[in-house]
Amino acid sequence: MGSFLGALLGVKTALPGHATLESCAFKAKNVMKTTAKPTQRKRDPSGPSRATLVEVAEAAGVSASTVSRILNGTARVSSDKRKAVEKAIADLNFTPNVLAQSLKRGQSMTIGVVTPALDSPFFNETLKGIEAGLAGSGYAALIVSGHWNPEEEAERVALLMARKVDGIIMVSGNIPDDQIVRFSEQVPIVATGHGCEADNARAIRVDNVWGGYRATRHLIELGHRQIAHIAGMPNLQDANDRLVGYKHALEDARIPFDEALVVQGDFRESGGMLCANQLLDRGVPFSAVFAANDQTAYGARLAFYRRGIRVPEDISLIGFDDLPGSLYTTPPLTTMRQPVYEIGHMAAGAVLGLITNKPFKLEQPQVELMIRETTRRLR
Amino acid sequence: MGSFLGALLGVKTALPGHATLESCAFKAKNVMKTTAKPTQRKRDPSGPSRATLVEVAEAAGVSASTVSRILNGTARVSSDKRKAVEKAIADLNFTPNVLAQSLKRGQSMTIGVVTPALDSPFFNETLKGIEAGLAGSGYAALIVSGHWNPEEEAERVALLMARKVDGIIMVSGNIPDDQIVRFSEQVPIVATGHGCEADNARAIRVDNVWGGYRATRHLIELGHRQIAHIAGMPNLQDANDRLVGYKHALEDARIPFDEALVVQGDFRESGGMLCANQLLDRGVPFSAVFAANDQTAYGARLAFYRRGIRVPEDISLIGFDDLPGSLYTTPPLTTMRQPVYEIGHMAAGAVLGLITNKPFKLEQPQVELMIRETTRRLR
DNA sequence: CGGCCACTTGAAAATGTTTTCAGGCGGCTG
DNA sequence: CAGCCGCCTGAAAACATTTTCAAGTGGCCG
Repeated sequence: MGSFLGALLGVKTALPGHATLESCAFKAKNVMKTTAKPTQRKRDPSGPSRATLVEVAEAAGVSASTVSRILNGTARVSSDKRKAVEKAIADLNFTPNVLAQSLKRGQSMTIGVVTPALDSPFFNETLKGIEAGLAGSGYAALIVSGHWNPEEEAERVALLMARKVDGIIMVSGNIPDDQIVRFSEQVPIVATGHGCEADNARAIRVDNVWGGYRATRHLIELGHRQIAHIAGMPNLQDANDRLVGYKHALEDARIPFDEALVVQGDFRESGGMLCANQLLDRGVPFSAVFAANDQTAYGARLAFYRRGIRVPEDISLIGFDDLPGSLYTTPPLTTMRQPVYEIGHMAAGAVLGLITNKPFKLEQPQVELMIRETTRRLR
Repeated sequence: MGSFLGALLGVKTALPGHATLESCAFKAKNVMKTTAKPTQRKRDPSGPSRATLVEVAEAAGVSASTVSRILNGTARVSSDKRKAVEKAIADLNFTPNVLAQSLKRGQSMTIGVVTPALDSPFFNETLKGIEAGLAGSGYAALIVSGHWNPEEEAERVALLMARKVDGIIMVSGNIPDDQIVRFSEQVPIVATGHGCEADNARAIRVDNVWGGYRATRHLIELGHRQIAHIAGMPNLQDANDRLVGYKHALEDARIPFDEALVVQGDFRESGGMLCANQLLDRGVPFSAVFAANDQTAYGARLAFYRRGIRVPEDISLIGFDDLPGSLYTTPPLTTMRQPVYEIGHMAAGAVLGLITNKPFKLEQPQVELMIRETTRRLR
């Protein structure tokens, strides 16, 4: 690595105008202002760009059908014509117009993905799985956000259908299940975090009740009896299920349920922070917190930090999801792992299977307790 | 909120099979296995779905042209026909086929977005800005990932062009600038984190040199003299620029540059952790670290935590980017803020402007020092 | 009353493919 | 040698729109 680093450090250092902070600040002022020049943009055969199939056919001295056949391998073609066509394709730098193909074939080779938020690490991990699952299939993903809004989600689905997507993946979101089923009459849908099941709809969802149960149980096993819960949004089934699991674990351990130990978060850091403060201000003592998801746990963790409460020394904290970042919080977060990437991957496979009418397997993904460093035995 | 919470807590608690941990685990075994049923999927006029424009025309007793005109407001149509058509549209639940429209009009109403990674909070924030910038324009985003691989990025661009996207936004990535320029002969491109400028290409990039300078300068102003740097990937211009800024700040403060204080990270948490450990193991003392981005800082932070080194008491740490999560680390991270969301928004506006040949403004986004709690004056 | 114009409207061409249909051609069999 | 079959190929229709072109109608003016 020595020489590698050396090369790196060799980056040229001369940079006029960056000699002092002030000059830097000056240089950073809004230069670079630009407007589109009103000159006509060339959309004619400028570069080696757009050639059509019939142009290729003409150049090769064959009919369009033949070119199409060669492109798709639909039928045998004599090798001299094939050669000529291949040459013409290379010469003209031809690429088939996917739009025209889609129109004719009646399929757009596009999968619509609707997620409630583009900027949540949770959904991004799913997206990554979806992309991997779609890789090599020729399908591309049209991704839209519903902004946590059921009506907007429905509207986005309509938009996707107008664009003739061949299938839709709904990543969580709070559109009602029966509406998904209705949509699925038009286009195959697989949804994560939903319970819908129909001819043309599949659902992938983890057992959140069990997850909530297991998380709480972990805390109980460590000797905690006063366990708070920062819940998720009440209209999200996932959040409710986790709460149910929490209550059940308490019940099994003969710990009376205390309403004062549960607060209503929003699955985000800000809500987690707020809720942790509320909890603290209520004065009801507790030694552990089960946060409905990792982002909530991050927020709670900060609230504790601000008040000088140590995690896990003073309070144990467990999250849910196991976001990629949870490995790198200080200390690393104990949490219930959801195989989010795998879920995305499976969803992609399922929607592809639904479209092509091929068999596919859908297994319920398992949540798993990841014991790290934010929980410890009650001393 | 009392009653709201009450309602939340009222979630039904009866859950057969969830009574004990064991039974839960049992129940969680792979049930739910499904395969696509081989029954023919109905793609005929099953639901109230697919109706074509000519069907509408027939139903309304007019010609297709008239329907099209009404749909697009292209020409005046007598009000009785308009009424009839509108009724037919409603009756048949007609939606225009975007594919056919695209083919005819020669534009797909789609913007291609290529990002090096789908799961990085940095790019997601940009994505969110792009989506917001596109909102209401009728354009949708086709998002593909290049997986940090220049060839794959180029291939993805080709894929997008085959799909006739009307414009492309490249979010960072390490495809060479001149290749972007070449691509831009076929379709308008705006790129963030690149320097390309051409007739049909625009670039948006912050002044990373200044940012690196400012970050380092902040540490210097706090009295630090031994300042380490965890760099980014050497083939990324952004990373190099920040390193250059770092060196310059040192120079201005008459602090000799020490090669042993710079290590080569990868813009990710894992790399940051590794590098921090390397730095520590080298035995060269330092009191502050400038990490090339926030994710790197997260990793470094954890490495320090593991060794019992406190931040900021023992070591000051500054990042770059100001990811949404940086507000909620413990303690909140001091960092150079890039207006990532705004950059995405601006990119969307620019590509739209390029496409429609309308003027638009492109201002260089400013990076800004966000002083939070991971840096402090050297005692 | 004839001609001109404005306004609506429909027919048809066009977008770039795929696919069906049919025809030409060569070889083989009876 | 007639007939049949299989192979390769091109013409043309189809996909769902938009847009140009032309034509029809009615009113108005000279």
